Amino acid sequence: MNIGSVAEHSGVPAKTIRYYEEIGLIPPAVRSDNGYRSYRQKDIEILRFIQRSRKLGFSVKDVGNLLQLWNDTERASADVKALALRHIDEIEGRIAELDSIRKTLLHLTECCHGDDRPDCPILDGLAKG
Amino acid sequence: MNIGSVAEHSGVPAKTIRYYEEIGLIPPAVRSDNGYRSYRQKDIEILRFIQRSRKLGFSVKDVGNLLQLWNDTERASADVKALALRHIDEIEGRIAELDSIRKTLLHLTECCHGDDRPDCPILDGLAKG
DNA sequence: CTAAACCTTACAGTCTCTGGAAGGTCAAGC
DNA sequence: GCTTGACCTTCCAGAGACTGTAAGGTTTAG
Repeated sequence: MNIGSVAEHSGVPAKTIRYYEEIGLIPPAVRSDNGYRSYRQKDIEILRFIQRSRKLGFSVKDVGNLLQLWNDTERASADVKALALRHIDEIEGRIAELDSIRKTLLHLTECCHGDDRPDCPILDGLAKG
Repeated sequence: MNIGSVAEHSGVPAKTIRYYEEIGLIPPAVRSDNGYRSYRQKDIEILRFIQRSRKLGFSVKDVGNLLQLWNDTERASADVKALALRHIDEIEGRIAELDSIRKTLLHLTECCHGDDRPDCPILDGLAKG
C-alpha cells in the first residue's frame, strides 16, 4: 500500500506521515523498487492510534510513550493511567485559564456600550489593567 | 530609559520587545548615541497594554488591531466590542473542545483499573476509537 | 503519447517567542 | 588605568507540529 491510501484510511495526511517518520515517531517505512514507501494494514492501525491520541490533545512525545506502552504487552495499566491522569490535569488547567480569560472579557464587553461613540471600557481595561 | 528598565516596568522581556519591534507591532525605538534603544514612559504603557492583551489570549495580530483602535480617538467602541466578542467566541470554542476531550479521557481512565495487570481500556480506546 | 495523479526530497513558512554566540559600552571599585 | 560585571547590540537556531511549495521521478488511464 502506498502512502496515499494509508493517509486516506488512517486520516493522517501523507505529509504528516512522512513527518512522523522523520522525527522517529514511527519506524522508517519499507520501500518498494520504485522508492515509494510501502505499508501494511498494521501501519494504518498505528496511525489511527496516533491520530486519536493527538485528537485527545496528547503531545507527540506523549504519543510516543503511549505507542511504547501499547506495544509492550507486559506493561502495567497503572502506567498508562498515570499518563492519562497527568494529561487530564493539564487539560483542566488550560480550561480554568481560558475560563478566567473568558470571564474577564465578558465583564469588559458588558461594560462597553458598543455604539459609535469613541469611549470604550474594553480598551481602558487593557490600558489600565 | 534603556530596554532593561522598560522590560522590568512593563513585564515584557527585553528579548520580546526587540521581537515586537522587528515584526512591526511597535515602531522602531529611537537610538541613543551609543546605539542603545531609548524609551519614554509612554512606551511602557504601550507594552503593558500589549502584555495584558496577550494575557487575555489575543493573537499578536489582534493586538496590532487593538493598538490601532487604542490610538484612534475617533474609533467607534462598537469596533472594539466586535473584536472582543469574536475573541470570546473563539475561547468558548476552545473550552468546549477541551471539555469534550476531558470527558472522553475521564471516561477512559474510569474504566481502567490502573494496577499492575497489562489489560488497559485506555489503550484499547485509543486503538479502536 | 500525453496528461493526470501519484510519489520523492529538500527547504521555507507558520506562530510567538526563547536561547545562545560573539562582541560593543558603561559604571564601580581598586 | 584596569578589570569586572552588568548592560546593550546583532544574528542565527530551535521549539512544536505541522503545512506549503518547488522541482523532479513514476505510474496509469485514455
